[in-house]
Amino acid sequence: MQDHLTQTFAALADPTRRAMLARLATGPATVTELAEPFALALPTVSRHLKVLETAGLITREKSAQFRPCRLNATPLEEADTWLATYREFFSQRFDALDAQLKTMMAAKAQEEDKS
Amino acid sequence: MQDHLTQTFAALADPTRRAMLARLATGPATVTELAEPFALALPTVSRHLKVLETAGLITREKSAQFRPCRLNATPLEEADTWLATYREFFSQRFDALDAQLKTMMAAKAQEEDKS
DNA sequence: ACCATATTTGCATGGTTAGCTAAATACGCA
DNA sequence: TGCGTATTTAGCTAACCATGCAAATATGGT
Repeated sequence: MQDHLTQTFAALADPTRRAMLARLATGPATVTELAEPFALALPTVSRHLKVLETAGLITREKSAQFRPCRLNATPLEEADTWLATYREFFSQRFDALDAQLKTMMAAKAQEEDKS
Repeated sequence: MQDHLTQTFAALADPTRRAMLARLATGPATVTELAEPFALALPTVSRHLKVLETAGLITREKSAQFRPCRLNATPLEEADTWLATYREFFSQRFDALDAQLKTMMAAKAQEEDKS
């Protein structure tokens, strides 16, 4: 798994990890703090965090025996950039296009009725 | 895997599938057409497409023995909505916030010098 | 009905991942 | 130095996923 984007999306493809990011959006937290809302063993949490760290979605410090995590949204920005390419396909504009197409077709049909 | 978002992100966490979406952004295509740029066996391609279809990222028709695929960006819009929560953390704005914070702290320090 | 083309399904295999428990490591404090 | 807390590593299992090959299915044309 080389690709940055691939790693990011893979990291995001897990509700637990997304929840951790949501928690970190409110500020830094230790591993134990992050584990608390979940019914997960600490090693499991630790591994989730490693996935997030490898994807660059969090950074970690060494503060005594704590290893506080902090959100790093840079990869999210990359994901956002990737998504941007597809914005033109999001339903509303697509529907608008569709509506416009129908209007055009109706107009054309009228033209043909005349001839 | 129940979660919509989870499915979407999992589907996107593969370069082949992202490339297929990119291709479909230029218009509908058959399975064989989609397979062509890749050194993959057709069954493999077919399964990638099934992942995309299950995630709702593509829709398919039955046109003779062809099963043309079409991009459906709705799940991408959902992903975009999810990402939007984190836009405020994208580096530039974060840096700005950081700078503002420092200004405020400096101001407060001056206040305290007075007293 | 038969053949060619397009696509999917079944099966076997190898790799990946989430989760657990138990043990190891790292650090602060007494 | 020894104890307690925080966190990671090791080792395991079960579930899942990707992929290849071969066979099955679907459909159009002859």
